[in-house]
Formats: sequence, structure tokens, C-alpha cells
Amino acid sequence: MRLQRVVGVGKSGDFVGHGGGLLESVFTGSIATYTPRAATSDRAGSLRPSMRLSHLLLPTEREPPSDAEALSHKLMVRAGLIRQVGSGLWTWMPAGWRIHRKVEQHIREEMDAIGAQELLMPVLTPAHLWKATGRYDSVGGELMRFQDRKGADMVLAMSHEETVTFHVAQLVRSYRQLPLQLYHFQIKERDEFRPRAGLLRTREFVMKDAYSFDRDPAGLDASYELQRAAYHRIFERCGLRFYECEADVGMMGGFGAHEFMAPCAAGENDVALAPGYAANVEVAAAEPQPVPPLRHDLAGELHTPGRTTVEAVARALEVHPGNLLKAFPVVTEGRGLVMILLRGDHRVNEVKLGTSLGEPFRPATAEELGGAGMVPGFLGPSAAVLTFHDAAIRPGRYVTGSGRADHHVVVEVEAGERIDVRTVEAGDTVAGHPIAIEPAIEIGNIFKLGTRYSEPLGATYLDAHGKAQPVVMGSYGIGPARVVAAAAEQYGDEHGIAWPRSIAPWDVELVAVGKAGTPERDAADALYAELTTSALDVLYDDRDAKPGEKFADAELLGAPLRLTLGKRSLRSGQLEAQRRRGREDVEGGVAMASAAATTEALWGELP
RNA sequence: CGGGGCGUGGCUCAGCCUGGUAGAGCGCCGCGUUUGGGACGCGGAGGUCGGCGGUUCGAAUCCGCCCGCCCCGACCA
Repeated sequence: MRLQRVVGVGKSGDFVGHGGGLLESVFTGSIATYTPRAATSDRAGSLRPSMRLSHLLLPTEREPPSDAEALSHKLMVRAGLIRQVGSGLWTWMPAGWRIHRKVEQHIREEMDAIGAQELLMPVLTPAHLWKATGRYDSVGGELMRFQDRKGADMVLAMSHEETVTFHVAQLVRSYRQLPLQLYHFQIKERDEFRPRAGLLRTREFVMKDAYSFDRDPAGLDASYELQRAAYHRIFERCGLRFYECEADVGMMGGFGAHEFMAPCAAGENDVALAPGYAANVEVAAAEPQPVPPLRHDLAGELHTPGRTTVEAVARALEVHPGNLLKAFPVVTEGRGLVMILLRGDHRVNEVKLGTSLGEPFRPATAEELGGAGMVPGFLGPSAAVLTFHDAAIRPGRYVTGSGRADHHVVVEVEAGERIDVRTVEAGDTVAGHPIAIEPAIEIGNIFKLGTRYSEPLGATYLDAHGKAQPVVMGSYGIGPARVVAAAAEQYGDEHGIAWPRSIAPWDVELVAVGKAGTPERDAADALYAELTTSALDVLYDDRDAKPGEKFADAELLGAPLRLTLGKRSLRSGQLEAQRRRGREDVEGGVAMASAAATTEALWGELP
């Protein structure tokens, strides 16, 4: 079962800041301290339970920052959750940090539940660890490097494989100590080329990174599966729409990876989706859409003056672009000039191409093509150059560049070896189902690392036969800030953010309509006091502001339930209640006499 | 790093072309009237106009260099 929620570190539900007299600073709320709370599966963490808005630093804005484009960026700044410090650098304001901490806590509880142990490793890291694994040189400008006052090379960790493996190398000696899983929440520093979209891509962010250490690949498979299942529970608890998909292993190295993607308009990854299938387009493979056969009357060499693009040639010859072969010349270190042929209507996927080639490549220059006797714009298969055909190229007749200017030629392509390097397109099929392509933000990933780090860092253990074996590792990351931003993307509307209840900064916002000293305000004060003893965390808007402003701020901040108490309530004995998701009024309201219990029940039914 | 855009009070912006006492709305402070969807009146506070240099009698405005921020691309977990 889940951990019991423990509350009670804080002093009370209220805080009266400086400036109040002695009498005023006697707290005005009830004693929320040490109130036992029922464990609820999608509740997270222990935070100061309730709060008066008049004492909260919540810098809401009527207008979004002029440079914001992504919905989450606009809304999170407007709602007073985050403020920018520099490019890709953000401060979490108090309300926003509550959300972040709730996400962290869901993650923490699920990591603990699979037996992972929390520790904390430093950001500042001696460079020799990164030199040992080769990443000091291989990673590039994203890794922040500098020297300390003694002149020692240092890095700011962008990930902690090196550090955690360093410890395991020292501390784990025996197979009896394995398997082992360690994790922490720590700042990562990545000097991104281009931070963007508020929190979606930043240069500094908190990451939960977990690492598994096993005796052998079968053990890794088991650990990986534990993490995979925990990830599903975490993102479900956070209320996100998400899917797991096949991923490229990228800079982490290793031999297996899945990404957890949250679909949203501002997402910077494209994901190919079909029933039972989800894959980053960087790895996605699908059946291409068929093209009609090439016109029979075309044959041999064709005069195509000035037609240097697929589109121009197809239009001039009145054929489908898929009847052409497109040539994509690249240069690799190991193989020199290489020609990649694709169907004319397809686009090369550079990540897939890199994976297929197994080495870095760059586009060939005009000079290099000229040196090989080729004319840009009229490229085609050439016996002189190593050539690969994309998997979508079926045997048949195609129009392709002839190798000399202003001429194309019809060629017969036969069956043969293929590599899959094209970008899949909406409408291609997987197992007969057409795929859709959707933008998404990566909120987590899991990698099978194998011995990529344990070998260079000497992380070995003695097996039952007394023989040294490298520890087999996995690595598992989640960016809580991206989880928060993804929720804002998915549940934001023109009024603000309708948080899933499990990560909302407060469970309920109580809006007092009526200024201080009125009977309705006194009633609201009393209700707040009562609610602070319930299982719910309440934000009490006790400001002397216009009702419209309070409602607008409540909708911006997005507590899943809003209670309103005003004169009407005193007359009717009913509070008004509105569910934030869909801005839907609770029919009949909530009886003041049993407000706490009813509100808890209502909250329990929210998404 | 390539292309584009922008930097004027806490926020959104005008003023710049055509040089001449720094403006508006919102927000903030005070007083009053208001009070169920971002009210109104009166009075206030707040800005080295991103920085440095140049031109000029005079620069937010013109010129040069630099810095910062955003978007697209490249790149990237």
C-alpha cells in the first residue's frame, strides 16, 4: 500500500506576515497541525496544507508576457507560478513550487515502492569521471565545463551516470549486493542551444534520475520492467494523458529505450501513433502509402531543363512524386561519400539515417559532388558511389537524376538490400492501421545502459564463482517541471489551468465575496477554519478585492474546486461550488452545515 | 551557429521615420464612493528609455560596437 500521508511539520494553516500587530499575529485560522489525514492514492506529499491568499506571493498577471507563445508558458506566468530569470532559467514561485513538489512526491512514492533508494549527489562534479567515460569530449557544448580555483577541470552535471557508477564501483563488491536501485532529485545543468517555451526546454531543471544495477542482462530486464511499470503509475497519478513509445538511445548510449510522451501542441517531438503502436518518428517504421506505377510511355533519358526538384520534375513529366527517386548525398568519416536513395515523396530522417549508418554523417557539399562527377539537382544512382536504397523503395521503374545536367532517366530498380531511413508520414500503416503523427513533450525516459558506464568506471562485482563481472545498468529519468508544464498544456484553457486534482497547488479555493467585517466574510473565515481541519488543502481568497477579480484569479490558478461564500450563501445556507475542469457548477451547491464532508466527497470525484 | 524580431516604470505598449521638458492603459500607494465576473472619482509613488562610445547646442529618437531576450532553423536528453 501507499505511504500514509503525514502532515504536521508546519505550524498552522495560517501565516500572518510582518506588519501586523501582536494581536493580529495570533493566528486566525484553526489548528491544522497534527491533523491525521486519510491516505488517498493520488494525493501527494506533505505541504503546508492551507493558506490565506492575502499572505501568498502570487504574482498573477492579466496579460501574458509578450514573448510567450506556448500555452503553458503564458498560463504559468500569468498564474504567478513561475518567473523568468534569464534565457532558460526560471524561478518557481510559491504556488508553482507546490505543484512541482506534488509531482516529485508522486514520483518518490512510486520509486520507493519498487525498492529504489533515494540519495543525493552533487551537481558540481570532478571532470575526471566524465573523462573516464569519454563523455567529457563526446557530449559537446551542452556540458558546462570550467576550472575551479586550483585549476582542476570540473563539470556541472547534466546527468549522474558517472557519479552514481563511481560510487557503485567503490561500494558494491559482491553479487549479494545486487540488484540495487538508487535515485535522486537533483538540478541538471544543460547549456541548451535554444531554450524555449517556458519550462518545456530549460538550461537548468530538477530531474528525478534513477539507476539500476544488476548482475546480468536478465536482471536489467527485470529492473527495467519495474521502472517501466512505475512510470505508468506515476504519470497516471499525475493525471496526464501520455504514452510510452519506442525511442532512439541518443547520447546516453546503451541498447534499448522508451520515452514517455505527453501529447500537447507545444511538444517538440513527433510521435507516430496507431492502435498498439507508439514510436518517436526518430525510430518509427511503417508501411509506406502506395504510389501508382510509372507511366509506361516514359523510358530512357528524359530532357528536364532546369528541373532540379522532385516537385518540378514530377509536374513536368506529369507523374506522381513517388515515381521518382530522390538522392541524398552524405559524407561519413568511415565511408566518405555515400548516396542515400529515397522515394521522391519521402523525407530522410537524419536520426534514423545516423542509426543505420552507425556513424556520424553530414550532407555532402557541392564541391564533393562535383569531385565525384555529379551535378546537384540531377543526382541519381551511380556505380562510382556507395549507394543505399530506403526500405520504402519497391522494385519497379522510377525516374531519377541521370548524373548530368538537365536530364533525368528512367531506371529499373530491383529487389535488394534496403535500409529504413525515411520519416514516416500520417496515413502510413502499421499492422494495417493507419498512423497519426502527433506533437508531444518528453516527460520521462528509460534506458538500458548495459555496461556502457560500469566498464570504464570499473564497476564490477564478484559473482558466485569469485569472478569479476561488470555491473549491468539502467537509467531512468523524469523531469517534474515538464510534467507540470505538460499538464498546463493539456488542461489549460482561455481562463487558466484546470489542474488534475493530484497535482493542483491547492485542492480547493474558497472565495469570500464581501469585504472584511461583513457577516459573509465572518462566515467565510469560519468556514476556512473548518476546512483546514478537513483532509483538503484550502487556499482562502480573503482579499478585499472585487469578486470578478477573485474568480478570474481562481480560474487562472486552477484549483480543481472553487467554493464561493457571499451574502447569498448566508440567505440560502448553501455555498456555490464550481469544478474547474469545464467550469461546471455543482448543482444545488454545498450545504454550509456539512461543507467539509461534502467538499471532500466532491473532491474525491474530480479528475 | 544561420535567418528574423525585440529591448521605454511590475505587466502590455505608444513615442523613434522627421532630434527639442519621457507618455498611456493595467497594476501599486492614499482618501472617498462602490461590491456576485477584472468598478469609479480625486490625489500620489515609480523610468540611468539594455550598456558603452560617437554625431549634435541638444539623443529614447541618428550612427557604431557590445549585451540581453524571443521566434524559426540547425543541434540536442
